[in-house]
Amino acid sequence: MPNPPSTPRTGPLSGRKAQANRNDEAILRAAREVFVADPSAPISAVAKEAGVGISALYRRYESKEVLLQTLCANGLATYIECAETALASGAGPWETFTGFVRAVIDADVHALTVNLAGTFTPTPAMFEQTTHAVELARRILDQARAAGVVRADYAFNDIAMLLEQVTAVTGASPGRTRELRHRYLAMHFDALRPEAATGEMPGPPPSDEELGARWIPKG
Amino acid sequence: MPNPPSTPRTGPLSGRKAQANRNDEAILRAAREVFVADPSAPISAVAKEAGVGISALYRRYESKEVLLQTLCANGLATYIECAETALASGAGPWETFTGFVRAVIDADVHALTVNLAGTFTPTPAMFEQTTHAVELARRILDQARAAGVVRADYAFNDIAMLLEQVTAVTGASPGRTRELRHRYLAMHFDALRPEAATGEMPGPPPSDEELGARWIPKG
DNA sequence: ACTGTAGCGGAACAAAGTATTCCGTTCAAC
DNA sequence: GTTGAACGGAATACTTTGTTCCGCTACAGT
Repeated sequence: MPNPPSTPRTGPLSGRKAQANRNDEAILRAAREVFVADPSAPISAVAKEAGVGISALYRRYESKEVLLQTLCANGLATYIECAETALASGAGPWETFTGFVRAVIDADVHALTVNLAGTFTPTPAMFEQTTHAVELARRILDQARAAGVVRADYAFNDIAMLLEQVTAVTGASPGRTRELRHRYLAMHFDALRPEAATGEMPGPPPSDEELGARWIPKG
Repeated sequence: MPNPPSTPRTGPLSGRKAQANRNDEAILRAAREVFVADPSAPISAVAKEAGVGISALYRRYESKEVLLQTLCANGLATYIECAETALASGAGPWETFTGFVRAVIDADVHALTVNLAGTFTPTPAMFEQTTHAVELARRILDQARAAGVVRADYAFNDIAMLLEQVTAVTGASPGRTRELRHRYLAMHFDALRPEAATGEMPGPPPSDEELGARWIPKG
């Protein structure tokens, strides 16, 4: 039976278990950072970035693939969170839409999901998550389009390509990357307004199949 | 001395030398295609795509690095060609600018230069090429801005990021990729017009140093 | 017809990178 | 003092890949 008086300083900083908890977070944070920068990075890079040994990683994740799946699932959850937050914000259709997209970009969710997909086999749970995420995002765009604040020829699947394009922008530091992305996000938003259209957008938008192909390994 | 009558069918299809010439082109074409799709692709992939053996590659290029340098130099030359063609077209400032950018995108020049840079050590000749290319492109943008057809807060270095963004768009086939890129190029162009601006673009544009950093190996 | 040889295909080789396992060590808890 | 969870990092086994090498083919020149 544990002796409470004997562990008074067992606060947030003491004990092996505390370090383990800290490592839990450090590893996930490091993995996110490393794999966002390079989806095919070696697992040793994650360990170095986290400041731990390799065995600390393997104690928590059975294999590299499981770690990637976890990261991807977290990314999808973040995406859904961004959408729900935006929908619940009570802002107008335009602000809801732009707020959602901005949040997704800031969270680097695209690199965490689509870019990581193809490096591991997706789980059924992730399929459901994706379905839910798509549903929410579609609602956000539909409501903006219904309000007439987004040009009519902008398709839902164009959003994925917008995210892909802005995610391709990177700076020397995470902070600079964020700043640059906001700069170009502003331009994309300008182009999205109905008044900005100088004509119909050429060519058909990406189909569901085209976007889904990214989830197939080795693609 | 060669006997002309004895080689009447030595047209485009006969002889070992003809095949060698065909291979010259096939290898360059294959290398372009393969490395544009994956800048870190193995050299054997190029051989397979070209339908030749590996030794056919090494007969022409001392090493992988030399091949990449050649490809990159070709890309820069194409870029310059696009700029000169646009400037000489006699079209208005807006059409000159959009025509230039569209040509650069269609030629996949960005993937051929910036994305390949960092995988080999640049040559001095490439530095001069870059200087010239920058000069031409700057003239094209300046003349559009002077004519008031491009928003004033759009910086020259923003062009590099526009190319980077649009190049990030890919489809299942080269043709589809091109089609999709034209779709999003149209949006970027819409956002570039002065009337599209809803406010000043946030954050500073990329500096020369930020863009130059891409040419440093291992970056 | 004969032969030297440029050009070639692809196996062989060596070097590098990397996921995973293993072993000895540390340290808080009892 | 003993124990065992947690750990660091070397060792292992394997894959990938740039480059070389060897034998073969087919044309050029005689």
